[in-house]
Amino acid sequence: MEIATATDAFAALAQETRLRAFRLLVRAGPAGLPAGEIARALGAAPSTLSTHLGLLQRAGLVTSERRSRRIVYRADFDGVGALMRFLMEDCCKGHRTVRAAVRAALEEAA
Amino acid sequence: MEIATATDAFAALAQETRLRAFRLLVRAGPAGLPAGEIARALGAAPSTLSTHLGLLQRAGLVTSERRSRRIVYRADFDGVGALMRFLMEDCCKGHRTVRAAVRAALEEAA
DNA sequence: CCCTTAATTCGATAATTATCGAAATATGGA
DNA sequence: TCCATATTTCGATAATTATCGAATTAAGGG
Repeated sequence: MEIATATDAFAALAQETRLRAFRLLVRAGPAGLPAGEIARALGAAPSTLSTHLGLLQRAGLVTSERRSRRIVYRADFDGVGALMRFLMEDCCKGHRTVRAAVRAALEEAA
Repeated sequence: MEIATATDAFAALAQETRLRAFRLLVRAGPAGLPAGEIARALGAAPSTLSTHLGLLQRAGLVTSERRSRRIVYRADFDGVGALMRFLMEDCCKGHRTVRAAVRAALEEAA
C-alpha cells in the first residue's frame, strides 16, 4: 500500500462524525444504510454527511450503490483489511506486543 | 477505547511526515531515534518535527525519554496494539474479510 | 409534465492544521 | 561561567478541512 493511500484512509477515520458513520455502516452489515438515514442518526446536515461519505469512499473504506431514490452505503471490508495489513506489515513489522494484541482480538472476534 | 482517543490516533497517522516518522521509529526498534535525527532523515525543520512527535506522543503511539542532550523517541507498540484492537473489535466486529486479512498478515509477520 | 423525495455539488465561512524562523530551555564540556 | 548542541515553545502565515444553506441532479408517482 502506498503511503499516500494509507494517510488517506487514516484521515478518513480521524474525524468523529466520519468514524461514527463508518461504525454505523459496520454494524449495518451487507444491507448497508442510505445516506439520509446516516445523517439523521448522527444529527448532521445531509450535505455534510454527503461530503464525509464521499471522503470515506475515496479512501476505500465504504462503497455506494444507487437503489432507486436512495444511495446505499456499505462498509468495504476489503479496504479495512488492507489498512490493517498496512499497519501490521509496513508499520509494525513483526513486533511481539502488536501481534499479541491482534491475536487476542482475533480470538474474541471469532 | 474512547472514540475521541481513536480519532486522535488516526489523525496522528493521517499525515505523511508524521507517518514516515512513525515508521522510522518502528524500524529503529527499542533503541529509538533522537528527534534531530528524525528531522534530518525526513528533511524537515526541527521545530516542525518536534510538533509532529508531540502529537504522536499525545496520541499514545510513541514515547520519549531524555538521554543527556538528546530526546530519544520510540514507537509505543502497546498503543498501536490498542488501536488495532479498536479497529477490529469496535469497528469491524467479527467480519470475515477483515479477520482473513489480519490472519494472513499475522502469519507473514511471525 | 409537475410534484415530492433523496442525494449531491457549490459557495461561503469558521475552525483547525502544517510549516518554519526566532526565542527560550536544558545539557554537557572547556 | 560561557559556549555549543539539542530540542522545545511561541508566533505568524499559508493551506486544508468541517459545516451548512442554497441550488442542482436524479428517480418515482400522480
